[in-house]
Amino acid sequence: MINNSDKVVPETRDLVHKAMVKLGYKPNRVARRLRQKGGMRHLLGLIIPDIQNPFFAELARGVEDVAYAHKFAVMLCNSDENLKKEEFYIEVLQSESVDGIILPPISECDLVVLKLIKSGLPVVTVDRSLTHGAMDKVEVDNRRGAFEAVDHLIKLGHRRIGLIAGRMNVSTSRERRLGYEDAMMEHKLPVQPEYIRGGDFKQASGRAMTEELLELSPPPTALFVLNNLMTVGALEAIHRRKLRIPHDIAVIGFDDLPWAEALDPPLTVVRQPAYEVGRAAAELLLRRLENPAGAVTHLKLLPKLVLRNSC
Amino acid sequence: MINNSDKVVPETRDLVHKAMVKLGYKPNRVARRLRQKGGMRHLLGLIIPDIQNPFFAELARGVEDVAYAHKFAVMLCNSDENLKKEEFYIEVLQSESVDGIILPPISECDLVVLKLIKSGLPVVTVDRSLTHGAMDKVEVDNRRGAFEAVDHLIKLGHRRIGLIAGRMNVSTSRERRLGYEDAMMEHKLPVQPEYIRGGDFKQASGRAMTEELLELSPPPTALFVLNNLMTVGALEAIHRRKLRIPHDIAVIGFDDLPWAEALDPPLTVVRQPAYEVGRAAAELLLRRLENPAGAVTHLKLLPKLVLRNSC
DNA sequence: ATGCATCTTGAAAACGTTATCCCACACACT
DNA sequence: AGTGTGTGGGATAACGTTTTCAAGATGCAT
Repeated sequence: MINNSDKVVPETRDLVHKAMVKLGYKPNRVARRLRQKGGMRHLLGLIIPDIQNPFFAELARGVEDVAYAHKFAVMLCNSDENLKKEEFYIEVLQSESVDGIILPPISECDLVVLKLIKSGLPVVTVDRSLTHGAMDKVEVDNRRGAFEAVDHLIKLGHRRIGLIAGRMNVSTSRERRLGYEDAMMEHKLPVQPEYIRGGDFKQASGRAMTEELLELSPPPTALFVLNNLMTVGALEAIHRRKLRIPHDIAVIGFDDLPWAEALDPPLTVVRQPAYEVGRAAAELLLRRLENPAGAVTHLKLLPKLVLRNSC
Repeated sequence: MINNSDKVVPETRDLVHKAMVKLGYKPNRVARRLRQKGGMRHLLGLIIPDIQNPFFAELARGVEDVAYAHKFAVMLCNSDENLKKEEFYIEVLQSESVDGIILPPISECDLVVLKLIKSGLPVVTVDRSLTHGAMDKVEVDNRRGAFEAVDHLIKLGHRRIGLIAGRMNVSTSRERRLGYEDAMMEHKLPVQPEYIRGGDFKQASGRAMTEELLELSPPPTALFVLNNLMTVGALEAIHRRKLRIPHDIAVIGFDDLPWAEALDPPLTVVRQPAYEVGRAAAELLLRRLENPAGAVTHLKLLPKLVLRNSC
């Protein structure tokens, strides 16, 4: 009876509605979720590696804004790239009867997420994707973004381009590396493994790997860093050696940063539409709730090379 | 029976526990929360202005880590400093039967929060505080932090120190300004209103107000910016004018930033222990749940002046 | 051996909703 | 006029726990 749209004459509906407002009646969301079967329990789960990563913070805002607009609440969880934590939070979210879960899988064959999908709960993967399994997903064209960045560096005359990658069992990292190789091959340049280092997406590894690359002789004349936190680490290493950007070494980072403009020099980056990714994922999930049998949707958004002065 | 500690012989308890594990039984958190009265519903609410602000992101991690350790889930909400949104989310959280709510009030006399406290639900205010009402709170010694920053600038020889403040109905902003005045008075310097601007804590206002200050003649030789996002805006304005830090103008920001070290020059800041604030607040809330009648606790953590090279 | 007290245990109520079922009533058609 | 049909609305079951209550079992003392 409390649900507005039902087989009730409008008059009665308005009467009830008026009484609800008058008495200040607020339905209890817990009781509602307990009883209500699939669909609109007005709660959705979001599991990200770390809310302190500005990329995921922006993505989370996208999700949350859509949720707010539809009177959904969001339960936010940080997995720290830890499978045990991810599994724990998935169990919590299922136990909380969320309508669906948005998450970037920890690896391309994340068994915990695959099990979750098999359970039938609506899932939308964001940013990263799984090799197997059919689910709605929103991703960014990482390969193309990386290609444009490296292509830009090569056109500026760079030949030895250092690459600081992430874990190779993550789809984004692998695709960005492919984009790097695409660009090198396009310009008939050799892909030299010694200029490619694999990190873990964290700031400390960005710094460590940059120092390794700067030890090489000859050192790279340009650096392409595959995520935001590692870029910060790379800048630290470069400043520590008193190198000048872009005079001694050019830098492009993947992921834009709110403070990229405030750096000296302002940092050239491949900007991912993180907010849009979150927004699209939430909208996809809401659509799936309305129509559980609808076609599986894959969305691929385009990143953009933002030219500033670090090249 | 499922609750471990009860008046049951240990043998039976172990037997039941073993069966639970064997069958993979997971209690439904929704049903549990519906029935269970005050105390341990294993859910807590966190309302912050914006998760994209690194200070609040760090604070949120502190809350979440404590929650995770106690098998609590966290429902995170962004108020955008908007009273309507804050009120909506408070209603949602109450309707979700959270055990308690952690939040920084939007202003010093936030009626929405006061009403919430009156309702009896445990509340812990963080960062900012209310002038009236008795509740657990965790704050930072803003006045002292600001004093140390300005004192440092004066000792370096600065006399015209620009202050970029936030909204004056927020306790943190007011206290930091008092710290600024304390330091000026301590050194017998006049507090000149034209060097003090009030913004809204956002990046754009930091840039705009910095430009205003730089227009003055004589312009300030140093700038003290009262939060992280406005500091980023200030740096943008300074770079746009091709001024050199610290040669042309010195800068100290309130709030540390993960990338402060990577800036050129590295930024001197007043570091707030944001993670600790979140952690302490969550622990305070959990203690309150165990002992609802316990004494109200006020915690004041110390910020730290982190000297880098921007002064 | 019986009575009282304590401890266990199983059954049933409660939490606040939504889903389901069924009856009554009105309308239309035969 | 009788019967079929559709629809509104009220009563009741159900969701999965915890809490409460009562009864049964055990133990100790008289």
